[in-house]
Amino acid sequence: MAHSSKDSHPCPVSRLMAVLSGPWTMYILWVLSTQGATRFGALKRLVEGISTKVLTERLRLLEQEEILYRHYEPTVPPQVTYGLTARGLELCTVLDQLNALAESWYSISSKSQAIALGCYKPPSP
Amino acid sequence: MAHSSKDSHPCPVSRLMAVLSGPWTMYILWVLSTQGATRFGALKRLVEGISTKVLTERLRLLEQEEILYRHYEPTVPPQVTYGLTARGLELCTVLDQLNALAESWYSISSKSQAIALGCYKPPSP
DNA sequence: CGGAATCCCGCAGGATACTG
DNA sequence: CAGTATCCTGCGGGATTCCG
Repeated sequence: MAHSSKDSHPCPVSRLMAVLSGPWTMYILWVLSTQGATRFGALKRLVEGISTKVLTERLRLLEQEEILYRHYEPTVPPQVTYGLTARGLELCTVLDQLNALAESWYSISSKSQAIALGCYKPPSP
Repeated sequence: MAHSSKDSHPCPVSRLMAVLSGPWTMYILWVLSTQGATRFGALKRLVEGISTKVLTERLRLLEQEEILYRHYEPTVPPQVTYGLTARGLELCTVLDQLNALAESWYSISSKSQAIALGCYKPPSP
C-alpha cells in the first residue's frame, strides 16, 4: 500500500499482492469477471461508492500488470472499455480458490453465495 | 486496511483479503511456513524492520481468523510461540499457486526462486 | 464521456518508553 | 521476554473542479 508503482519488489508475490491488496481492486476484478468488458462510466456505477480518482488509479495499475486491457475508441464522446486479459482470467481462477477456502471457513449464510468472489470493498460510512 | 476487526464483511473473500492485505502479513505467513513455529522475539528479528506494535496487531488478527495459533508458556521469562494452524497451511497452499502465477508472469531472475512465497513487505526507506 | 489536477483529512503505521 | 501505552506523521483515499 505504499508501493508507488515503480518500487522494485523483492519477489513476484510481493509485486502481485501490492496490486491486489489495494482497496476496491478485488471488487473491480470481480465485476469485470462477471459482467465482462465494461466501460468506465458503467464500471464506476457498478463499483458503487468509488471515486473517479481511485478507480482510474486501480485501472492503470491493473493495466500495467496486464491483468486487464484498456480499449480506447476515439469517437465523440470517446468510449473506453476495460476487460480482463488472459492473465486476468488466470488470476480469477486462483482467486476463486481463495474464495472457496474462505467460504468453507466462514460458513456462508445461505444465499450470499452468488456474490462469491471479490466483493472486497471498504465498509460504507 | 480500514476494517477495524469488527466490520461485518459482505462476503468471505472480502474478510479474508482484509486480513491478508495488511502490510507485513504475507511476509509473516511466509516466515512461519518456512521456519515453522516461532517465538515472538525471533519473529520480530526475522521480519526485519517491523515494529512491535504492527507485529502484534497482525498476529492478533491472524489468530482471530484461526490462521495461526498462539501458545503461551507461563515461565519466567514467559515464552510465546506462534505457528500455522490447519487453516494457515491450507491458505499457504493457495498462496503458493498465486506465487506460481506471479513467477510465470514476471519471469524470475534466476536464483531468487528460493524466497518464493510471501516476501511481501514495504520497501525499506 | 473519461479522465487529470488540486485540496484536504483520517488513521494506519513508526518510534519510543514503560510494565508484568 | 512479550508485549501495552502514547505521541507523532505521511500518504492514501474522498470530494470537488476543470479539460479535450
